[in-house]
Order: sequence, then C-alpha cells, then structure tokens
Amino acid sequence: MTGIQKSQQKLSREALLPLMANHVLTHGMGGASLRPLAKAAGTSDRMLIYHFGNKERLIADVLAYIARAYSEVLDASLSGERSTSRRELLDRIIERTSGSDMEPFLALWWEIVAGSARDLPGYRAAAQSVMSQLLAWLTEQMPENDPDPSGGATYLLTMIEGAQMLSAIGHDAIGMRGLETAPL
Amino acid sequence: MTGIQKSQQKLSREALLPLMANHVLTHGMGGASLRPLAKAAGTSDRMLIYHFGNKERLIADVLAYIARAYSEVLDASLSGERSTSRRELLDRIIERTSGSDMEPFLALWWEIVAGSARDLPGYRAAAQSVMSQLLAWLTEQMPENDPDPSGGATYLLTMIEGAQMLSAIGHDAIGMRGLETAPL
DNA sequence: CGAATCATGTAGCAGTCGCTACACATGGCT
DNA sequence: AGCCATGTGTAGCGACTGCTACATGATTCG
Repeated sequence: MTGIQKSQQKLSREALLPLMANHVLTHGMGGASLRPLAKAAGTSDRMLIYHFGNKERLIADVLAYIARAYSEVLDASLSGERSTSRRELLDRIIERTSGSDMEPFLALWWEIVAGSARDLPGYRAAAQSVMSQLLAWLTEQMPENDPDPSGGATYLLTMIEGAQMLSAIGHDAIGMRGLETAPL
Repeated sequence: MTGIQKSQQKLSREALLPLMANHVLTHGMGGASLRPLAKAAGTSDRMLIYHFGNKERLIADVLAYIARAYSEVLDASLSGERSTSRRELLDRIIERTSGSDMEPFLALWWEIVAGSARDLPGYRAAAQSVMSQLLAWLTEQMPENDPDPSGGATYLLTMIEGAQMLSAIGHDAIGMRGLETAPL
C-alpha cells in the first residue's frame, strides 16, 4: 500500500518523440526547453536527459523524427494522378501547402532553416532530409512528357520555397506574382 | 575628486543602435539578450531598458535599424551598369550575395524570416522592409528591353530567395541547378 | 535469496533571463 | 540657493535554464 501505481511505466525514447514533436510543432523551437518538453511528453526533465544524454542530442532526435514524419505526411497527402503540365503541378503544390493545417510545420520549417544557417547541431540534417524528400516526390510527379523532369523539379522546388518564404513574411502578393509570371 | 570622469556620458538611443546591430549580426538573435547587447554597446542592461522601455521595443528598433542599414549597403554595392539580360542580372546578384561578407547578414536573415513566421514583434516589419528594398532595386535593374520589368523582378526575387534558402541548408547543388535550369 | 541493473522521483546548483528599486550625481531653470 | 528632469551605477528579485547528486522502487539474473 505504498502508493499509487503509475499507469505509464516504460515510456521509452521512441514513445516520447512523437509527443515532443507535437509540442515543438505547436510551440516552436523557442519553447523547446527541457521542462516544457518533459511536461508535454508526460515525464520529467530528469528523464529526458536520462534517455537522450543531453539537450543537443534530444533536439537533433526530435528534428529527425519530425523530418521523417513529414515525409510520410507528404506521401499520404500528395498522391494522386500525374499532372499534365508544370503549371498544373505547381498550382497543386501551392494549394496543398497553403492549407492551415500546414501552418505549424511551415513556421517550424523556417526555424529549422535559420538553425541550419547558424549550423546548430541537428538542424541541417533535418532540413536536408525534408528537402530531399520533397525534391524526390516532385521529380516523380513531373508531367510525363516533361523534357527534363529532374532539372524541372529542382527549378520548381526553388520557386516554391522562394514563394513560401515571401508568404511567411507577409509578402504573399510578391510571392504569388512571382509564381504567376514565372515562365515554366 | 569623487571619482573617474566617464569618457562617454551621453550615449543616446541612436548611438547605441549600430553597436547592438553589429553584435546581432555577428552573434545572431540567440545572443540578443540584454546583458550581452549592453556590453557590446558599452553600457548596461539597466540603460537599455531606460532608453527603449523594454526588450521587445529594443529588438524591433535594432531590426529596423539593420533593415535600413542593409538597404544602404545594397545601394552602394550593387550599383553599376544595367544588365542586358535576365540571366546576366541573375548571375550578378548571385555573385554579389555569395561573398563571405554577406554571410552574417544571410544567417540573420533566416532568423528574421523565422521570427516573421511566428509573428514576433518587429520581425515582419524588418523582413518586409528588406524585401521591398530588394524588389525595388531589382525592378530598376531589369534589362532595358525587358517586356515586363515589374513582373520579371518579382519572378527573379522569388528564384533568388529560394536558391539562397537551399544554399543556407547546404543544398547548394539543388539551388544552383534550379537557377541554371530556370527558363528566364 | 542476494546482488546488480534499470528506472524514476526529489532537491538543488550555478548560471542567465527581463526588469525594478534605490541612491546619487549632474545640469538647467526659476 | 533650491528644485526638478535627466542620466547612471549597484543590487537584487523571481523565474527559468541545462544538468546533477542522491535515494529509492522495480526488475532481472546468478
């Protein structure tokens, strides 16, 4: 009769990651300190260090998990019949990534880019993983008759990301105009 | 004979801004807390609050100052004869912005974008200021015979920023390929 | 059964954070 | 001369940071 039996007694690294990823997606990297993360994952800062060694590795693992999870979302949500032109493909992507459900990920995305630019550990790997996935998906989604699917995909990716950045800073008009006037 | 006469006795807001901007450019937003900023500006956290009211306004002012200073650098360093084609203009921009002296500003830039995406006070205004300046400069630099200078400038801006992001995360290859294969 | 390993709670440390209270010194104005 | 606004140094508060020491249950193995 010593006390209450805890319901969850073996929250392993793997079980904690999605919970922390969720917290990071909604609160951003600014809120990614040990105690809030632990609370979100139903454990203690003490246990996070126990499982991951230190915060640096923790963050790297969480970012890697998010990159992995994002590619799965991408696969699931973006499948469909092949587009018949670059323009149509571009429009579809813009439509999908403009949904409000993508907002948390996009906000986090720019924090990851900023971390990459400053070479913070784990950030660059996550960023490259996401972009590689996106590029691969784009390449195989290129119109069947496209003269240069690979080159065209890198081109589209560059355009899309540029437009999304302009959208993130509230210059949607410029970003969208840039897309509209783009010679594809 | 009460003590040493301090050499600088009236460091006003305006005198402090460039010193803090310099610190932010070299150390990033992560190091932009009151005490380090004060040290860089040769004063105390106490005085920063005295001059700016609180940290939020301080940061907004520093970012606005940086945006202003950047546009002057832009004017000075990018002037020259008009390009004769979109491709040539694009190449010139890429060459100028790839210099290592631009690196501190670019790293800071992505932090500003991330702050904009999270709607932190002051960030979006600074980001829009920088992009507006850049777009205006681009527009007037478009080739003389260009059919659509304004639309073309937004298009180029979108491409440039997309490529720069890919470069920031270490995917230069993709970014540059995107530019090379771009139909201008 | 006993020992060792794993897992976890409680407390706390040294440092930083933004910000404030208080004292005090100047200088200009009346 | 007295007073008030401007400016500045010193100290500190309460909250938070990553991380650690210590103790103690729980499990597993010899």
